[in-house]
Amino acid sequence: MGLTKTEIFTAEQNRIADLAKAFAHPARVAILQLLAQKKACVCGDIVDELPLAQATVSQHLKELKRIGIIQGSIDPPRVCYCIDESIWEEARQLFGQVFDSVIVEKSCC
Amino acid sequence: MGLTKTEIFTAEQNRIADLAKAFAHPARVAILQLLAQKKACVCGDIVDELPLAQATVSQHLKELKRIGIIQGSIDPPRVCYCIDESIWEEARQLFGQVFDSVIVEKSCC
DNA sequence: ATTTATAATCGTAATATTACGATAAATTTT
DNA sequence: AAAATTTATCGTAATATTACGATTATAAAT
Repeated sequence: MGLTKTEIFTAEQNRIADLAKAFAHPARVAILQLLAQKKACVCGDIVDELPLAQATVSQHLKELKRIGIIQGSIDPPRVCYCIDESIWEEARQLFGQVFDSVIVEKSCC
Repeated sequence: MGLTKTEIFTAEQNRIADLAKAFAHPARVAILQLLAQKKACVCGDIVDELPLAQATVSQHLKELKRIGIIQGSIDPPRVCYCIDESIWEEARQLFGQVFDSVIVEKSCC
């Protein structure tokens, strides 16, 4: 054991968890904020903005790409990253749905 | 090395990351959905709804409590959990802010 | 006082994440 | 062709997470 039993949860629960992981590390939050505000785009510029090694930033970018929330286009020898707006909207919608799902009635505790 | 260098990020970035962790595991998403929809409240009922051991569920509940998004009140020998609506609103607001922060202009990639 | 019921905690194993230096890969520039 | 620039990947170490059985703690009920 030790790994997440993804097979016992719904596809939606797993997707929400995966999208949440994009925001579940402050470095990735910082990267997404830079991309959202178009303050950086080229990988090297992102590295310059963050006090982390180039390899570490690259690893976070890879994880964000795996989730799908960013995409990269090569402009050799540079790589330009940006937010994938369709996935961004998917995340906004899913989280919005979750946040709106609270039933307000006298709570039991 | 190996741990997150929280001290190099802003308080907001760290808070967003921490709140995102509440949703970054499908079991915790499932727990929050149960609580949000008042389908369960007592710890034992949550355990019954999920195919995970009691100890594992208790561990996830502890993490959610640490983040602050749920609170528990004892009703011996039971413990009743519910969503902390003020933290829930904090999360909604912070994520909404992040999602709305994308500047839409011709992207560079 | 003993038993029962419920939940938290302990101990532990397996796996995942975070971080970085070093190296490799790819393409321009010289 | 060689050098320079930029980014990805590899290898590795430290730490964190996930999961569960077993035990402990707590308070009610008997």
